[in-house]
Amino acid sequence: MPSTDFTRTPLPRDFYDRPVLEVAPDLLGRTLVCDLPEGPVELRLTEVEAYDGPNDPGSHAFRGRTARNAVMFGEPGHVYVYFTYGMHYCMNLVCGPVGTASGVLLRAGEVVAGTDLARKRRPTARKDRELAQGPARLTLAVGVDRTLDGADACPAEPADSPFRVLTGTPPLPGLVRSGPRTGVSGDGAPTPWRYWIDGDPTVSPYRAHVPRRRAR
DNA sequence: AACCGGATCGTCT
DNA sequence: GACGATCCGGTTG
Repeated sequence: MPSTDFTRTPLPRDFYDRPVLEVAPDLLGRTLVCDLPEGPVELRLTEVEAYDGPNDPGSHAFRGRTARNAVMFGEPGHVYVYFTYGMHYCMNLVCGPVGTASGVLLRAGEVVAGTDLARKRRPTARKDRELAQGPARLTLAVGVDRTLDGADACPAEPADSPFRVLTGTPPLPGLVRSGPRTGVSGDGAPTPWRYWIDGDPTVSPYRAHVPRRRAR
């Protein structure tokens, strides 16, 4: 009996047109599709991080609009890709109304389709769970670079963009964890801007910000 | 499992 | 001219 597979429904642009602290945890468990000429790779998102535009000292948009971060100031539902450490790309999904300049950094995911292609792009990964375990590993696995900066993740037609994010299977609310970001010397409240799925093996263990229990 | 240093360059001061 | 929204390999415990 043929029925619509709800989990494969693309998230509409409205999904991203909300405060970034709402969107970020809501992206967990969703399916990122990156359908490049080399082949499709799909990721179940397991770890994300919110960046709150000009109000956020850790955000690339903190000091206003530049050539690099222009996409963050634009329409929600587009992809912001930046290059860092001289060798890595990281990708965000732009959130909030035009001008808000907030975004969600995609930090980790589980490869659920296109595993062979992802392995080819990540030859040093020893286990499948390491393929997209980390923001730069994630972009490698799905084949994203700066040429895709600004691409639409809510295209009217699939042919208009390699990206879309499908409804997927969000985790039970009790499995969503949050904690402070690393690398941001923040004043202000210790807002838990990093979100991950508790216990998921694709989440970077040393960044989990869970008090380490001594082995016993 | 935890810690350390090297790699490498676009972007903004 | 300095510094990253990082990863990797080697070393130590």
